[in-house]
Amino acid sequence: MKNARILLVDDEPDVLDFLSYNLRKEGSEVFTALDGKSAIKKAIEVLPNLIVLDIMMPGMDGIEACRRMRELPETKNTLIVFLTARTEDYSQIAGFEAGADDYLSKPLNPRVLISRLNALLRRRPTHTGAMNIVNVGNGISINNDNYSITVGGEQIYLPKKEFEIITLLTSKPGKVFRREDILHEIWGKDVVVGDRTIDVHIRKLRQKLGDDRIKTFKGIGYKFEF
Amino acid sequence: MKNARILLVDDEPDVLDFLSYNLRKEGSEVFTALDGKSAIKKAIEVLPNLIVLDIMMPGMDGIEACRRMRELPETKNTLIVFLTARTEDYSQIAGFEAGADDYLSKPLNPRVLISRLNALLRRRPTHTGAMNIVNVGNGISINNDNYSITVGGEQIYLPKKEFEIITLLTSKPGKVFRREDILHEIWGKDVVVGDRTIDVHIRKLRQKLGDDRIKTFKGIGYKFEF
DNA sequence: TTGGGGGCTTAACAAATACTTAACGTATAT
DNA sequence: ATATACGTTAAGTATTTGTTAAGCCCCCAA
Repeated sequence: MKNARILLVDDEPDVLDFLSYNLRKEGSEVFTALDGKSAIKKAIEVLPNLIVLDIMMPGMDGIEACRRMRELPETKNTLIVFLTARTEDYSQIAGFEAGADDYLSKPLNPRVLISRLNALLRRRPTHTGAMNIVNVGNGISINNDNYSITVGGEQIYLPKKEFEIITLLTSKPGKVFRREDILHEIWGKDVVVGDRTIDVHIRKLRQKLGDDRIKTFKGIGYKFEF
Repeated sequence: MKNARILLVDDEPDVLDFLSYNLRKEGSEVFTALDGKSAIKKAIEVLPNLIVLDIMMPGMDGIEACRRMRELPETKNTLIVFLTARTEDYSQIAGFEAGADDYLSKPLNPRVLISRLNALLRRRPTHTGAMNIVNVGNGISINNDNYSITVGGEQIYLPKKEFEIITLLTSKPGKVFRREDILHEIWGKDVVVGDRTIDVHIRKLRQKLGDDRIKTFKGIGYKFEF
């Protein structure tokens, strides 16, 4: 839950306060909005990792807001969780069909809320295009905006090539990427770099990340793991 | 929901029938198990996309089964949804901490179930989800993203040639591959290696897989069997 | 213009490891 | 029994990767 950016949307300030308090206590960065329209504006502005959206709101309701956010490139892949006062089957159906990722009903036990949001966030590791900060687990996160990674709290700015390589490798932790695939992905189809170029970049990454993060598979390629 | 492989686990056959019926109607391929232990076996065998797991079961319960499956390479990233008779906060907490992805409570409206599972399956990003794992039966699976095999829960990384050979042999379990065919497949048409080269690789594989998995056919070649 | 710095690549050599071979042992079929 | 094919082991060879330092290129500032 640390580093998560969460946007809360509800028309009751009391609910916002209650949820904000509990989520901030867990280390999340919390933003709020009071109705659907301002939620969309806010979401585009702050690019949250997760949006908690009340269904019943004056003006634009949650369902409609969700539907619209699913159209926008900035929020197309953002996790959206609905919130409602009662568990009604049709509103659940409508919510999921509008593109929701989960559904919570009030009154909320804060521990349940937090566990549930955690489970959602845990499942969403890699870049979905619009998302800026990607947590790849174990204290390592990647910031696509400024070409930096964070390792154990320390932020390290990486040169472009190194950043591209680590982004590729962490896009699927545990997978072995073949050298030739890395060449294609990073340098393009018609490769014109020497044999040792990748190795040098890998070496520099290892110096910055620690030696045990990137593992060599001789004759094949490299993989990233925690 | 089409093409989804779903494993249902519950100790009540009635529940299994009810859920199976509804999920199959949506085009899913459904497998079932009656308790935690057989669920794990089944999961390793069929490698489902999603597992619906009852919490209260005789023998190994759902929480424990989930926890164990999160340890196994075959099921580490599989979606797991818990099912329980009542909504109790701590069992939800325990469930999520065991690595669950969602939580449903009985009695289940089938439309809600389907919407919810759909939401889970839909948001699984292709590049971050499960590994490309092939189960070849009897506790042996091959991870193509990893150049590794799993034998009885233990993950073994193989050198390239060995991995290529075992991949070839397991591509058709039971079939006898002639030596010369193996040579052509792995080394190519015009590469000429000595007579004993294959034997050495086979030996190393046998050391890692167990002696009884690869059988020799004198004068012909080798075959893989369970 | 010139000099410096950072990033990227290359080259040369060292190190690691996968692959192959050779030599000999064992099993099997005719 | 003997020839033939396969098994086993250890040692050799080839290939791949690690490491380091140096060179180049581009951009920016003096």
